[in-house]
Amino acid sequence: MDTDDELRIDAPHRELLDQILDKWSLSVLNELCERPCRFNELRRAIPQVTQKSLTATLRRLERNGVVERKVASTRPVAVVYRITPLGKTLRHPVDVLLAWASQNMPAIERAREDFDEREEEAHL
Amino acid sequence: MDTDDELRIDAPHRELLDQILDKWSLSVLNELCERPCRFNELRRAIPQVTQKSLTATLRRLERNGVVERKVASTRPVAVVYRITPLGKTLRHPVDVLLAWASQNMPAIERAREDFDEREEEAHL
DNA sequence: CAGTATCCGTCTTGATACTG
DNA sequence: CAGTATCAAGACGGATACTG
Repeated sequence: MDTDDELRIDAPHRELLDQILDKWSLSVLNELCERPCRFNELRRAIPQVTQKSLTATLRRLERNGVVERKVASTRPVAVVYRITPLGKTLRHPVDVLLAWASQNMPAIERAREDFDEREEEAHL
Repeated sequence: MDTDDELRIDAPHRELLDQILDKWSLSVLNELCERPCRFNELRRAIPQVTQKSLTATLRRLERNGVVERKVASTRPVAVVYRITPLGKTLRHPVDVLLAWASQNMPAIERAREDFDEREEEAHL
């Protein structure tokens, strides 16, 4: 029985979402949606990320075609990252998700408190 | 300058998305959107998940208020998991995301191949 | 049935140092 | 400036065994 409407999760979907919705990707995408950035600009914009993780994130996003990396052969080299057309199409789904998160954050925090309280009671 | 429209990612948002979009959550949500399930029903429905991970996923979802856990004190105990009203509202954003993934999967796979090819060339 | 407990290997992360 | 390389620490996932 697979008369299910949409919510089908298979391996490729999962992998894709893992690569694009990971810890730093959304922040990077956010920055690059506003303007193209240099590597160190991004670091300053997202101070918590280490250069290692930022490099990894950018590579992943580049590989998946949502970010473009351009090297100018000046001295010293200048590297510019910018969002691709494909990357821009990501903005809508992500916004929908973030809108959901914002709207329901209060309800979720209440749920968490309730849960944690019940937990405590149970462990007396 | 923070005249940015929406894509703001702060720690609470990130944490929330991590909890709800993690490896098994979407599959579980998928099942529970169709019908309430027993623990072992879920295991059969998602054969790749171990009971440890399934337990952890269900606890997390329960804590965030998207899944409800009900224990019937029969012998042996019967535990039923069902989606909450809050959980149902998650379906739309997730569907939007999955629709994006389905639509753009071909483009993404092309991007990956191109990237990997360029990588190889570079390493000759 | 619906878990918990434990061990163990992997995968990720961060810190630090170095390079063209 | 924009990375790469390396190593250690910790989180995570899977396999197995056990319990009310």
